[in-house]
Amino acid sequence: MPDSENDDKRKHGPMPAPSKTSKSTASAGKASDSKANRSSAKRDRILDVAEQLFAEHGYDGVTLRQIASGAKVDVALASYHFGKKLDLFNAVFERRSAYLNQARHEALEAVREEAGAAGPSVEQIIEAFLRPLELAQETGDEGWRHYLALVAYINNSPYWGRRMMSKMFDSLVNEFIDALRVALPGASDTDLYWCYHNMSGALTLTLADTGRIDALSNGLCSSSDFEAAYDHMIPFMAAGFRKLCGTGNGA
Amino acid sequence: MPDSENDDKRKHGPMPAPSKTSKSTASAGKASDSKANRSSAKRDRILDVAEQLFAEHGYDGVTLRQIASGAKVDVALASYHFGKKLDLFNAVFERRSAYLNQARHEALEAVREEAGAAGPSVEQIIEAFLRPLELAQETGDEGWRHYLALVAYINNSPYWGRRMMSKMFDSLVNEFIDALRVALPGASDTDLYWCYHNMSGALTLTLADTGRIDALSNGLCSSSDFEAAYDHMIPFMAAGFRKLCGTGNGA
DNA sequence: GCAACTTTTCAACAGTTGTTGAATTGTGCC
DNA sequence: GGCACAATTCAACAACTGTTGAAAAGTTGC
Repeated sequence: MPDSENDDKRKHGPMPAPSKTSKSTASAGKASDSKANRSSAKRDRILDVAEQLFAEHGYDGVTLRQIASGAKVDVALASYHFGKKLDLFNAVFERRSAYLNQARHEALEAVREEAGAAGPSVEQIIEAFLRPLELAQETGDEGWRHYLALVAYINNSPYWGRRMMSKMFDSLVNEFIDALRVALPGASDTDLYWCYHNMSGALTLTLADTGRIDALSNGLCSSSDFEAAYDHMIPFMAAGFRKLCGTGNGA
Repeated sequence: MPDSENDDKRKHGPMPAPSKTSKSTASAGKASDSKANRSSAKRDRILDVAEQLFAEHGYDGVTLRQIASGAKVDVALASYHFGKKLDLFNAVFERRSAYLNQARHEALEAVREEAGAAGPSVEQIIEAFLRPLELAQETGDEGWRHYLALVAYINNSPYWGRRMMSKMFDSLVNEFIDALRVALPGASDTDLYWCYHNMSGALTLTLADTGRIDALSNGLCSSSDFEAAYDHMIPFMAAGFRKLCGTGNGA
């Protein structure tokens, strides 16, 4: 819970790398571009460990020394690379967001193309919203699960939620809501946003991966089985949208 | 993020008051029973302030000095009344849980009686699950909103979620799932639990009251308007349950 | 009024926190 | 090999953390 405003006097390290210009059109590639990138093995390890610990214990529940220890690195190195603790937190949050937004955007474009003039169904839109989140098993990078749990922590936090989520995800979310508005003609915006709120909540709890559903169901359901979660979430949410926003088309 | 086990050597203060025996039948009254109760004005103020701050910033985001300062009380007083910081956290979490469980249980019994032999509909069951949470405006006690935000924080936390929620709410949640199983004949338990998971997630994000839906909808929806949230949540969730768990009866 | 008691404050502790300046190591270049 | 520079460690700082023992203030019963 930091209370100071951000000051711009940068003095020591290389710092977050001046706003990486990645608003290009197509390839937000994930393979690091070898040499030109501002990176090092230890720097990445700090990000990885911070990602995991922040996701599990929150911003204030993690110390820089725990992160440094987990990354097998001196404490000062985190400050050298990222500046303040809050800057490290932001760096972790922003590291994967562009790639994720790109993946979801492309998934929506894909179902748009597939559906043709009729436009995609509610199910197709929701599927495009959720399935890209399975990129943990796709890419084999287990860090994605930690990142998504961190997004869940932030989204559910009264302190971080509004400011951080809006800045990072509002643009993409509005893309999906626009698509849903078309798929559900006659729906009021109020209903549409409340429906999205419901879906976002269910998704958030899924990504948090707390293990509660495991205990509650006596092992019938596993909170870490995202595929099963989405299999159940897609028809569930589609039915909810249709109930509140008229019948809509398709399926 | 405390890492020590609980030790039973109680030495100084009066401590959490020996397990208040309130498993009686009917009246879990909220009016404090004047003299016999282990309470004082300052002790209650500590609980109130801790409730609000823990809900907003999480366990590690709040210091005992912030709580004491907010309650206009010396730091040591929190330790005197509650022992360790973690004991205070638990005391805050447990303070209102019995009353809430009772209110929800009675709401479920009420719709059971109202529905008669046919049994309550999915909508009625979900309504009985949600509406009692509006007791903030009913009782006029604004602390309820903070408490519910704290429950949301805990439920969404990988660290606290499983252990604390299960101990406090599993019994009641299973009552509702049992009722839903009856209202949705033929439903598999797996589907039933995943549906509950979806509803729980949407509810959790609602209770967290982060203000994100306000920003996203440009003010069309207000995250602090629980009544509107439940109005939209009840038909939404009922439709989702029916979609995944067969058609069911009623409405 | 004084004695037993609970409640509250005061003062201090040992340990931990984020941060930083200086020193050391590593790396590529000519 | 030496030079510039980035990466990393070392050592230390002032501030803050939860906790506690002792003292003070408040309350109750007689």
